[in-house]
Amino acid sequence: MSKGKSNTQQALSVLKELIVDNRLASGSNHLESELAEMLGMSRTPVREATLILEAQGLIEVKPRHGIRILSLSPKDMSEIYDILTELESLSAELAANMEYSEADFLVAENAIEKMDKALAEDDLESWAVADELFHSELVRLGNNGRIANIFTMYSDQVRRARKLTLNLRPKPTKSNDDHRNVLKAIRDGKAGEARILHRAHRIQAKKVLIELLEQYGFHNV
Amino acid sequence: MSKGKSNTQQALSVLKELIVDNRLASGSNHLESELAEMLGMSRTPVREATLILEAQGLIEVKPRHGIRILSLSPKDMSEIYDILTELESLSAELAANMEYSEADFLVAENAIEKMDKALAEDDLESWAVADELFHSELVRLGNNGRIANIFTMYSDQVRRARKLTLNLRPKPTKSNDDHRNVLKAIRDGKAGEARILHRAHRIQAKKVLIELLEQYGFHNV
DNA sequence: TCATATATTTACGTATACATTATAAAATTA
DNA sequence: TAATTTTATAATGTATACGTAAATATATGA
Repeated sequence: MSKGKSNTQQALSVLKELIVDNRLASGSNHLESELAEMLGMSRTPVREATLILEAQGLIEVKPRHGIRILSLSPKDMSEIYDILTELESLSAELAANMEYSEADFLVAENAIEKMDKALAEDDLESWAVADELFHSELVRLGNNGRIANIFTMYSDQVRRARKLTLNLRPKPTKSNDDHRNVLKAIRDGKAGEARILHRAHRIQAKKVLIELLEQYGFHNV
Repeated sequence: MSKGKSNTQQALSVLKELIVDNRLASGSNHLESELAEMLGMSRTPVREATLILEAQGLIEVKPRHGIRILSLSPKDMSEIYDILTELESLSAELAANMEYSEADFLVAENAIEKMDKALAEDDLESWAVADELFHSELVRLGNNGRIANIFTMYSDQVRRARKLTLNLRPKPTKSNDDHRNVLKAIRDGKAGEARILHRAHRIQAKKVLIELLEQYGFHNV
């Protein structure tokens, strides 16, 4: 019964999944022993996983009040979106300055197509998945591993809120065009343009999200 | 003999200090038990500290080869400086849009004065400390806690390399003026200008550092 | 009744014991 | 001798035991 993955790694990925899916509700508190029993392992690997999750900003370890799943206020979302805006826009700029072949854009191209298809079928879930894939490809093309790490970290945190507002907002028809334009600018080596285009896209996305959160009274997601 | 701090926290700060001061040389490998003995505690808290340090990107835990202190190549430095450039520039912009009183700028003002003084006395060590203080104040004024976290994280990583090149480069006389101008733009609420000024400052700093590292053959700091 | 002091409980922090597995060493064979 | 298998070693991953300190409950006194 070898799993290849250590219990700590398992605890890490399972807990992250539970948090992102909101099955461990944001704002809730949990004891080490409780989580250990839930995961069928001893406290040790659970404890190690929670330390890592804390370093990544998903939870807060408060000595005798349990492990608290951090909730995100509009201010938190604003902070995260501001960071992603800057770092993704920089990635677009960097990507445009690299020497890529057509093959390197396959995944991004594919992601846009998936977004088109999902939108035509009114499948917003799939659209969101493809959208995140495009953004992550953009970051990958930027070729800055640390930006990729930061992106992953905050994407995990933001997914909850995105899911929540997915069906409340107007259909994101413009997004697909935005992405296409950014990708074209990158292909053409127009670094400044790629940066500006993506930045505008991101700023708009932030605006929509924050307004929705406040409009619907989601003060802590 | 209560210290108030847990052993894990102690291990964390001591190890970080040892790494930043290069007393645990970059590129070197260390066993959990070795570090535990060095710190006078059991493996458990050391292990927990290393997991956190790994999440923060200072070390790499390779199962049976020990804990490896990560070294920074020029590419790594470039990645980090690019990120800091974007996030600090954004912080300058955000700060300019906040409603601050004079008192809020005291520390930043003070940092600039310290830099002047240090430069006049040819005390580059003190200059570097004051410089980092100014940058961290800038980030604080930006009022985005996550940027502050990222800043702290990478400052820790970069300090080694900065120390190394401190005496190799031309006296940073222009830096102080740059900072003064950025601070003035923030005071005057000129967000765009603050951003642009600081961005230019950062890009120049990156250029100087990377060139020095390559010129002197520091391929892994 | 309320405040304070004391006892109890419980979760955490840490050490330690043990299981697991990767590396190194030794031995075997061609 | 070189390659391969076996054995031994050692470091990690995990469970568990236990002391400590915080939170809660209980008791005491005003």
